[in-house]
Amino acid sequence: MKYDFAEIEKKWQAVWEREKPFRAETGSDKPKFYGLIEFPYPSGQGLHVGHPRPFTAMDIVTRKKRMEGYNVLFPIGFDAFGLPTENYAIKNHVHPAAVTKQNIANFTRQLKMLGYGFDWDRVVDTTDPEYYKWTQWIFLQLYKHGLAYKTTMPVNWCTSCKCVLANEEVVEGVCERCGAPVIRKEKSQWMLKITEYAQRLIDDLDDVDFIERVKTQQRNWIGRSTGAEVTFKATTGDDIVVFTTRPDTLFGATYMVLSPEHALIKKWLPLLKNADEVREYQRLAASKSDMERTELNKEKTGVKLSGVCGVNPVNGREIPIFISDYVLATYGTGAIMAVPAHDDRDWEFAKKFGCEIIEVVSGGEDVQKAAFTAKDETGIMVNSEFLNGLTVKDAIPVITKWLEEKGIGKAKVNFKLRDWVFSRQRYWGEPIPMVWCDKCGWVPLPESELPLRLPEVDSYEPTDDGESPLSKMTDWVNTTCPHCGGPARRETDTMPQWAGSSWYFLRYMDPHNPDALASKEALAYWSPVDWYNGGMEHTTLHLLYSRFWHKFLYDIGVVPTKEPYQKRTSHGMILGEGGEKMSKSRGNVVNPDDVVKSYGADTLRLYIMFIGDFEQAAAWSDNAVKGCKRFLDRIWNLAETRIDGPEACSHANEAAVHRAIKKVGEDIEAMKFNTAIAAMMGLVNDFYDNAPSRGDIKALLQLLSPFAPHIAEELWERQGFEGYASTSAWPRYDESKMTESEKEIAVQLNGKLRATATVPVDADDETVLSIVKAQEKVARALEGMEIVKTIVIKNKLVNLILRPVK
RNA sequence: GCGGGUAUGGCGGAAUUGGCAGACGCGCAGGAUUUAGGUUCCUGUGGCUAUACCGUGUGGGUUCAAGUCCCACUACCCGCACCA
Repeated sequence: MKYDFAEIEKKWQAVWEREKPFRAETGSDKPKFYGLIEFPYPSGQGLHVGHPRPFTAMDIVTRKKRMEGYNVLFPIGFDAFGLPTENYAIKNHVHPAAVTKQNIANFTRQLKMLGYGFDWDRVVDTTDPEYYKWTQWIFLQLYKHGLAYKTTMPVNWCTSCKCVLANEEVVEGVCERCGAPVIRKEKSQWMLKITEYAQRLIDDLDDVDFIERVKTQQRNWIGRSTGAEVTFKATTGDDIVVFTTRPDTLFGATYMVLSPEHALIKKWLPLLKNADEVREYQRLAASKSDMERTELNKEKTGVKLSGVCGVNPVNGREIPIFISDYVLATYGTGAIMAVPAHDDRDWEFAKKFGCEIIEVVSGGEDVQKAAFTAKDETGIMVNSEFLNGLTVKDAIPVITKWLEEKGIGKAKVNFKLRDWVFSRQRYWGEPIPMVWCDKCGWVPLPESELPLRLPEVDSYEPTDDGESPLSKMTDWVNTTCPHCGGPARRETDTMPQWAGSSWYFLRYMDPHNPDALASKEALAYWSPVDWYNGGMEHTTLHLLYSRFWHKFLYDIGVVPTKEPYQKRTSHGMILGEGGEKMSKSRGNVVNPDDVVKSYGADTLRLYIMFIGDFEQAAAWSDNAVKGCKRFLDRIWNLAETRIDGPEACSHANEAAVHRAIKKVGEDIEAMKFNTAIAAMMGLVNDFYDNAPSRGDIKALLQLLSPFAPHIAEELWERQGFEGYASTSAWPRYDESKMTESEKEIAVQLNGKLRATATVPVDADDETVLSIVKAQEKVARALEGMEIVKTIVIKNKLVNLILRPVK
C-alpha cells in the first residue's frame, strides 16, 4: 500500500482529539516541563508558513520530554486584540469580536491539521472578558502601587493608525505596524513605570538562560549609563540641572544646550531679546517627525538664547545657553553642559556656532581639529585645577565627591528606557478600568466590577481629534464615581496589544479559574516557564514588558518566581523561494494548507525543521520539501508490514541505532533539528543496506515520533507495538554499543593525507603504526626515507614526518 | 557611529577538544524497473591541465596538522541610533 498521509493524519488527529494524550496535569508527581511558544495573532490570512517553525520546534522538544517521563505543559492561545482585526471590521462593517471568532476557528483548524501536541483544554483568548478581567485586574494593582499614572507629555503619534505608540513600537521613525510617519503630539496618557524596574531588568538577566543576543539587546535597550547630575545657575537665578557621564570634563563646559521642549524656556521667553526666533525654532522642532529629526542629524541646528546665560559652577564663568533638538527632552534632564573638546556632538555644534573649545583632557589630537573622547586611562586631566594630572578614570570619583560636598551635584544613573505609554485611542483593546470624577480625580473601578466589558459601538473608526471611538458612547462613558457616587466619566482609551500578552503564560497554568488569574497551587507547580521560544522582534517589546509585569506580580506576592522564563531561544525567519521576504506583493507566500494538501503535515513539519540552522533565516524550497516526503516514503516502505522477531537491535545496525539515538536526543536539546533529521536519514539509509530488525524499527519510530507524529503512530500500530509511539518511553543508548570493533583512520605523510587504514578500535600506538607501515602505499613512500616524528591520534589519524636518509 | 551576527560545492547546509572538509538533503549525470512520462531502486557527483596539485570571504601568522587558534582586513545581514 502507498503512504496515504491524508488518511493517516486524519485518523490520528481524531484519536488525539478523543483521548487527549497531551493533556497537562497540574500537581502530578512527575517532574514538570513547561514549554512555551508565542501565541499567534489570529489574522484573517490564517497561519503563515513561518508559524510552524517555532511551533514545530517546541512541539518536538515537548514531545520528547513527554516520552522521557515529564508532565508536560505545552499550551496554545490567541493574542486577539489588535488593529488589523479592527481595521478589517471597519472596512467590512462587522464586529471585531465576530471577525476574531472566525479567525480563531480557522487558526485552530490549521494548528490541529499540523498535529501539534497542545493541551487544547487550556486555550486562552485575550479578548475573552473572563481573560481580560485579569488583565484589567493587574492594571488596577499597578495603579494601586503607584506604577500606573496619567500624564500629559509629547508622545509618538502614528498618523495613519491615529493612535499613540510606545517607544518600542517606533522603528526608524515610522510606525512598526503600518510604516506611516510618527510625529510628536502632546497628549494625556496612561503610563506604566517600567523605569522603576530598569536596574532589576538588567541585573536579573544574569540568572536566566537566554541566548546572548537577547540579553545584549535588552541591556542596550534599557541603556544604563552612570554619571552625575550637576546644577548650573542661570543669570536669572534659575537652576538648570544637567546629566553628564563625564563630570571630569566640567572645566571644559563652554556652553549649555536645552531641548526645545525644556520648561525653563517658556518662563524665560519674556526676557529674551530673540523670543520670536526661539519660538519659531520650537515650533519647527515640534512639527518634525521622528524620521525628519533623525535624518537631519548630520547638520546641527539651534538658537542661542539672547539675554540669559548659564554659570559654570566649578569656575563661575558665564557661558551661553542654546536650544537645539540634538538634546532630547525625554532623556536625562533635557539639558546638557556642552564640552566640545571631548564630545563629538558638542564639538560639531561648537564649530558651527563658534563656541569656545577648551581642552581639559590631554592625550589626544588637537581638540580644535577633533574631539578627544577616550574615557579610559589614556587621557590626563589638564586646565582643571584640582583634577590636573589625574587620569579620566580617577578624576570622575574625585569630582563627583567634590560636587556632592558643595551641594551642586550628585552621582546619578540614567536609563534610555522610558516609561511605557499604555493608552491607545482605538476600540479593539481592553478598556482601562478607571473613572474620572471632577471631585475625586482618577478613581479605580472596584475589583468586583471587573471585567469592565467593551460596549457595543456603532462605529469603530478612529477619530481625527485623537480620541478613542469609545468616547462617542456617552451611555457607557457617563457613570458614577465609585468613590463619592457623583457623576463621573470612564477612561475611553484602551490598552495596547502588549497588555494581554504580558501575562498569558500564567493563565495557561490555570485557565478557567474564576477567582484569581491562576491558583497559588498551579503557579507554584508550573512556574517558571522552562523554555520559551519566540521571535527576536519581540525582544524589546513583549519579552521586556512581560518580564516587567512578572517582576511586579512577584513583588506583590502573586507569582512565586522573579523571572517568568528560565530559558529563551529564538528562531530565524522563513523567507520565500529565492531568499526574499514572503509578501503578498511579491507573490511568494507559501500557504501551509497547500503544503499539507500536497505532501502532508508530517512532511511539512519535517521540512521546516530540516530547512537549515534553526536560529538563521532560511529560504523556502519546494524541491527540498519533496526530499522530506521521499524520506517518509522510504520509512513507510521499510515498516509498512510487520517485522517479526525479538525487539532487539540487529547486529548489523546496532551501532548505527545507538549513535542515532544519542545524536537525535542531543540535537533536539540543542535545537539542531536539521542535523537530528540528517541523522535519521542516515539511519534509514543504513536500513536499506542492512534490513532492520523489529527492534531497529521500533527505535526509529520513536525517534521519528516527535518530528512526524502521524506516520510514526501509524507504523507503530502496524508493527503491533504496545500503546502509542508518542507516549512510549524515549529510547536509551548504550555508549559501549555505539562503536564498531574496527575504525578507519587517516594516514598522513608530512601532514598530507596519503591513505586510510582500518585498525582495531582503541588499539595502542604500536599496533596502529605496524598496520599503517605495512600498507603498500606507505611502505613505498618510506623507501629511502627516515621517520623524524610520529604523531598518533587514537581512532583518528597517524601522521609520519619523513625526510630522505643522508 | 555603537552593539550583535554571518561568510564553506551548482543550491540549502554538516564538521566535540585543532585531526580524512563537504555529513544529510536538493539539483545534476549514468544505469535498472516501466509501453512512455512520473514514481521507485542502484551508482556517481568540490575544482582541475587528474599518480600530482588547488580548494572553507581577503592578507599575514602559530602548528606535524587550521573551516576551527592569533593578528590585520573586506563584504553582507539584523538591532539601536544626536541617549550627553
